[in-house]
Amino acid sequence: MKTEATTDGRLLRGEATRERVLDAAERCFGERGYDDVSIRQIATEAGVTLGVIGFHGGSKLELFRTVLTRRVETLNAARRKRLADLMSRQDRPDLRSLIDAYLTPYLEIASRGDQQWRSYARLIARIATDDRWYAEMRPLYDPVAHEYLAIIGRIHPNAGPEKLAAALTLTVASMLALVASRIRISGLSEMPDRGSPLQYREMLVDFCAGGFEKMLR
Amino acid sequence: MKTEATTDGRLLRGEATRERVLDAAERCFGERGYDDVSIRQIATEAGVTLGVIGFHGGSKLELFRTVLTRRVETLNAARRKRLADLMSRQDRPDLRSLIDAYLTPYLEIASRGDQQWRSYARLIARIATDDRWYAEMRPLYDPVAHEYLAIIGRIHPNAGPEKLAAALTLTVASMLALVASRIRISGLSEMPDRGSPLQYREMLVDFCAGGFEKMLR
DNA sequence: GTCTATATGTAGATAGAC
DNA sequence: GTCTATCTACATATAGAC
Repeated sequence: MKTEATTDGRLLRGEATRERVLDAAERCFGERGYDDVSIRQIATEAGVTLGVIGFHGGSKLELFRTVLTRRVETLNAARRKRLADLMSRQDRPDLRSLIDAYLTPYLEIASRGDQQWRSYARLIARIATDDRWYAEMRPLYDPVAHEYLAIIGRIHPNAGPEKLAAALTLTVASMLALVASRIRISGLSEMPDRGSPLQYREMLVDFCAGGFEKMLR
Repeated sequence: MKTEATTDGRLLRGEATRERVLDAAERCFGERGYDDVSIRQIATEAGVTLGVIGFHGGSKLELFRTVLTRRVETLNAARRKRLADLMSRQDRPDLRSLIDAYLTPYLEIASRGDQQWRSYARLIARIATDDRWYAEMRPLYDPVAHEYLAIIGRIHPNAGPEKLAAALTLTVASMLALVASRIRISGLSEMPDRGSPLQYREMLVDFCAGGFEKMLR
């Protein structure tokens, strides 16, 4: 719960265990969702006993919320950086570049070699269809979304807020589908999967940009 | 389990109970997913006792599968009928009409006054992000999808099967978002929700048609 | 900080009375 | 065909030993 440092700055043993617990929970929840995972399974996955989970993670619900929120700011920062880079180069960036800037950070974390970030991306894609969780996430994700929508609104002054919000919602749903439902593409096409969400980036950004343009036209 | 008719053709009491059980299960699963629902809750919702659920629905898993599959053919038939109507009027329908024909039946069942169909639509939107269930649904839904893709492929002969499959997958994800995540549109825009998925039909079809066109261009 | 042991609740499933 | 009673398993949570 509390962070403590030794004299030389290294983390205490307890802090390392806490990380193991959170990482294990992230993997379990990402693969199977909330209800289908028991804290016993998380304990086994983390290589600790049941009591340790309670000590470091609190209740199952608290543990889940911690996992959901601990990586949000990293993702937000990546989206903000890409937007800032874009705006520093041109005052009115084109729609496709804006959408690419919003979508790519998520595709990247979902495609990492590192399994932890992939699990987190999978988890977000999972909870997106469940109001009980996503209601808690919205306040964390919406501010950056609003920053993007403000810029897009400047480029398309005729588009009302409802259409802008709808277009972004459908864009995000498409993005999440590349993590949660990519298997359907290979299933429908009978072609091998490309291996990671990032390899569908061009198609995804084309689809969403085309959708935005047609909706806002 | 077995269907029996009385002399005058009305259903036996047992058959009516079975319907009550399946309807109650559909509502519960649609609102909360598989793992978060107990068969005890389904029994309460159906107004029967626990044993009756087992008698008519089998195990929880069998019950869930029955609920998932019993409405598929109705939806498939609606999609096929709209496609046939379209093809009878013109040999090469435009892309937007094709997408509209594919999406509208689902939007309609998700917007019905009748709660049962709405619950089913919600359930489909829920399981779409979960491979363990959707893998079972794909064989049921894919044949109609292939019929649509064959027509679209004729109109866009340069589009390969992978792009066609990807575009349809993102289209379906967008469609499902209007049932599972519509609240995000009102949340992001600070405007009231329109009340039913069907009222976003124009926006959705525009988005998906624009996405298809840009991807296949 | 970690582990063992256990309290307490609820899950799914079903046997047998009615 | 339906209901009651119950079996067994496993869930979350935590008190207290180490």
